[in-house]
Amino acid sequence: MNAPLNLAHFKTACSTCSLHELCLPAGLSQTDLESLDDLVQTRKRVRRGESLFRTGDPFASLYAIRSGFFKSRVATIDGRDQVTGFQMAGELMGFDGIGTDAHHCDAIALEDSEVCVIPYARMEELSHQFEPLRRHFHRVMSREIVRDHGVMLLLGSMRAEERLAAFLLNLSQRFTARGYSASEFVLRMTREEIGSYLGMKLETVSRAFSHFQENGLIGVQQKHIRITDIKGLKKIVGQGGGEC
Amino acid sequence: MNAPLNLAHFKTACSTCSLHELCLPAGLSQTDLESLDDLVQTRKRVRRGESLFRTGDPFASLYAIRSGFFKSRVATIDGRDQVTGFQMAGELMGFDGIGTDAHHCDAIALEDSEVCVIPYARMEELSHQFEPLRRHFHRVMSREIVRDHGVMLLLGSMRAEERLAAFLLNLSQRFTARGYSASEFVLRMTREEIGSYLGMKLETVSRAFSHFQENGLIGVQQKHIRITDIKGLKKIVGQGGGEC
DNA sequence: CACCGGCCTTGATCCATGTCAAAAGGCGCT
DNA sequence: AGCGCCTTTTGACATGGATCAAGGCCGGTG
Repeated sequence: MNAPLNLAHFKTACSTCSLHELCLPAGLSQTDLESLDDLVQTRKRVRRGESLFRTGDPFASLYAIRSGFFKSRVATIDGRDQVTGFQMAGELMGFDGIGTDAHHCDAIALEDSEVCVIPYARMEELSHQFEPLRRHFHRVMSREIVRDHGVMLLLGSMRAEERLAAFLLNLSQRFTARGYSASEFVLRMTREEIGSYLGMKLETVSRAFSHFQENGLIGVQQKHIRITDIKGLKKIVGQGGGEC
Repeated sequence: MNAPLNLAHFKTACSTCSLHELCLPAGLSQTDLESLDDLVQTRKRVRRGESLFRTGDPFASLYAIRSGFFKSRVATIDGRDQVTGFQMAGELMGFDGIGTDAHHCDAIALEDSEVCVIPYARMEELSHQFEPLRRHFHRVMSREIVRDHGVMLLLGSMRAEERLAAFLLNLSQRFTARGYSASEFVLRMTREEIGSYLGMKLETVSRAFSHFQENGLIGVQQKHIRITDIKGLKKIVGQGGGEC
């Protein structure tokens, strides 16, 4: 499974990267930005289906997605697994490794991808000198915790169609933040992966998609999704607790 | 709901606190330890049922539990809520606030409790100077992320009795780490709160307890729990994925 | 000491989602 | 272009857990 990964040593420079607003603190001067240029010295290509890291791998770096799409998942010895998130360009991965110096999940590319390797030691060093980077780093970790709590809410207290609606709205919003269409996109993951993330079976995912389509909320054609009624989707997410 | 909280200004000193091994980096010299004494300047009492902080409160401090027991929960506008964790002595709370300078969950005392207030600005300052504290801080946040992934696994892929068994084993282990009995303890939370945390209804929690008791795994009497067959509980947690 | 309200248990029934099965669609590979 | 595999859809049926309901226990309070 651990096929050789293509290591590529590019000249990298965060200061000229169009994604730096997603990975790095906002509102930096050009000078400040340049001081962060040696945060990333290498990039790494990960082909579809390959893993960037796996449970148990020693932790050495964080990763910023430069292009592509990942899933992260945790697994148990008895073969059960759970997708814990989907990551897209500009997002950071690998925080799970800091606690014990080893990774606690697998990060797997859902399409051919490229990541910026951020050696953790260098991150520590630079963030020691440069306060905005330190703050940013803490904020990103904190937001990951908040995000996970949101998923717990979803898994613990929503029904299947609410979860899927929430998921679509979340994707839509993240695509928007990256300058893509809010209403039309291509899913990079299978029904089974969506189901794992949302705590339901792939058949239930498929049925919920069909049901949304019947109700004119979305158009689905395999992995291609078009949201035709954002408000309707939001109403589905919001209506669950009203009955109490 | 925000009843006046008792603020108490004690002479506090982490170096003499018996819990410092849980809150602070392990293996510090006495000198190092004393350099952290002004991390905590105030303690705060929170009575049973009161909140330490609530969603939307401005973020200013982290909190270390000195005594007592808390739950944290997230809520939606439509009245739904989800318990995201139970915290006991020596554990840290409040990381959810760093990301946006406002808290994203409620922290509510399940019994009369006392917390050490760790002003975030001071934490930043001290951790800037003192490398082991910085590392520790990052590790604790990372572990929180890993813990949350574990809960997602539990919510997304286990059945009711597996979840409850996992929950009991987790409590048992945390009590053990604090020098209490691994096999006999008193639950501080209601069936409903357990249910919320585990994504099931209080009746299901109750039935699962009764079922475990019938099978000789535990003794239950209201909130008093005695584990009589740890191995049996572990087997229940582990058996779910075997069928694939 | 007795009452009251909150918490817990247990039973009966219902329903959302899981499970099993079959067929069709789409994509990569030869 | 054609083949085969993987993914998706859809249907029929099974079931775990939710819901509804009733009663018991316990601790706090007057």
